[in-house]
Amino acid sequence: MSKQADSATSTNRAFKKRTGSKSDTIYAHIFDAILEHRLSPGTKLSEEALGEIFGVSRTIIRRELLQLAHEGVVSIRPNRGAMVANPSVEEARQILYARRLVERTITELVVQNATEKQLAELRKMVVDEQNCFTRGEMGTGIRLSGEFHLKLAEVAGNAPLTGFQRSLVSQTSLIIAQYEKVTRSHCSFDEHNQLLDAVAAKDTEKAISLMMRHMDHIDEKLNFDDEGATDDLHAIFSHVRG
Amino acid sequence: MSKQADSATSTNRAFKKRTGSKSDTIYAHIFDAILEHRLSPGTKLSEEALGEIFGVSRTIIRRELLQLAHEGVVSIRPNRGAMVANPSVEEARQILYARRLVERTITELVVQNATEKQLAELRKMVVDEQNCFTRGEMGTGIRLSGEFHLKLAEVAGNAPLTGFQRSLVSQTSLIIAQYEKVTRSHCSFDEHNQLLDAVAAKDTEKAISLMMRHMDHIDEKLNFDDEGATDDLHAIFSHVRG
DNA sequence: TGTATCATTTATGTATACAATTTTATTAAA
DNA sequence: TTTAATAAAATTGTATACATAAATGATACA
Repeated sequence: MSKQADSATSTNRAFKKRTGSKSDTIYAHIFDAILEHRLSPGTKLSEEALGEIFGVSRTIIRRELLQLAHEGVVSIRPNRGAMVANPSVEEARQILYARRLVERTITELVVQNATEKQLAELRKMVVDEQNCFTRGEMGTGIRLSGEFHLKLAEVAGNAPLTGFQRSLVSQTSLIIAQYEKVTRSHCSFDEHNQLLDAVAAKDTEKAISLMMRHMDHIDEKLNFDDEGATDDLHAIFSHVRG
Repeated sequence: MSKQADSATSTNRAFKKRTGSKSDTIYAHIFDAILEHRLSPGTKLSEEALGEIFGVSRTIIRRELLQLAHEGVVSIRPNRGAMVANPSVEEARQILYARRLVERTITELVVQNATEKQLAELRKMVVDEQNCFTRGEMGTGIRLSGEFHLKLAEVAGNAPLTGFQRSLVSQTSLIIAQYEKVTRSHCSFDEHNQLLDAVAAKDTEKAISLMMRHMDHIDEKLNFDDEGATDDLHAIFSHVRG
């Protein structure tokens, strides 16, 4: 409703001055860093350190961290500060389940509502994404992949749903950072293009089917057997006291 | 994820000390006041006034207002403070649409997952709700009606979805406050009981059908023809420079 | 050497002071 | 009386100071 989280970094940015003041950039900077996997799940986010980095007081940092916590990408524990969220296996499952529901609905709405202009924008986003991956800029590519899904939500035209999707996409990125199997590269842009073909053809069934397969592929990239990158000591030593 | 919004007021409360400090109660107090329609859409929420009322500094009030804004029940405009949100007709439509989607999914999951104990709790909630309405405590009744739907989401067992549902239910309450037709009483508890019957019988189709009818009835109570209680001057005088 | 207790340091939680902006009131002119 | 310009008041935005709790390090003791 109020705060958006468009990218604030590198590739293809527009550099247009936003109405929002500095705090917007702070939010976006941290947000992007998490989505590009430059900040790992579990990393401590010190208020004072961030304040120095961005040249503002803790007051501002505190507010931004709260926003990020709302979004689900940051976790705040009372008296112990904030850190990049590290969703548990169960949380990850629920997030991915919810995302399937939302993506299904969004796909349906996109087929109904997408204009030519919007389709063109979506095509362009896929190109940008592909360029990143071929250039080896994995982090930015991952973020752009997420922004593609967010753009779909916008095209669907339901603001509450878009907000929810933003949260789900962000958290999916965190889940990938934490549970991704080694030696697997993201080639989602190909699937993104196929999806847009189905959308352009107004083929709802096919579009949904492709989107669900896309979700399957995300699942397949994950390994929920071990408790993720950020070592969960409780899980690791769960056998100790029987 | 972190902050819940269980009732903090009157009927059937438990008075159990929560772990959270005073700020939890502040959030809940404002939240409940809005959901019980004691605070009307558009009402200014002054930081200083609220600070005095709750005996805390603006720092705390600010944080709570931000939380409420994220929930969608409060609207914050830069340099101009916070007010109870007054969703436009279009926003209302989108919220109700999103809610249908979520309620459908939740209903499906509830039929699958609900335990006997949970069903009993749900039954009890409907009794409480009914008692309120027969006693003439409309505000509390409206809130409990919302909490019933929230409880369903909890039973469904998907945390992200529950969070989204909380936001949608709250905003629905606001929409009703703003667009409800005159002289129509809420008798949702009856439909709630029928829904629970279908859930108990594990009849997914019927449960969903009942839930969708329930949503229809909410729609029918609303009048989107005029722009709601809080006067929208732009809409009223749209013909002037037209 | 290992453990427990206490002191120190560090970080977060809240209140307050001041700056910037908006709103309201006042005054002057048409 | 209405409008415009200006001054005053009130409200929000941000930084900082202090209070409180957690994490760390030091010391005493077994």
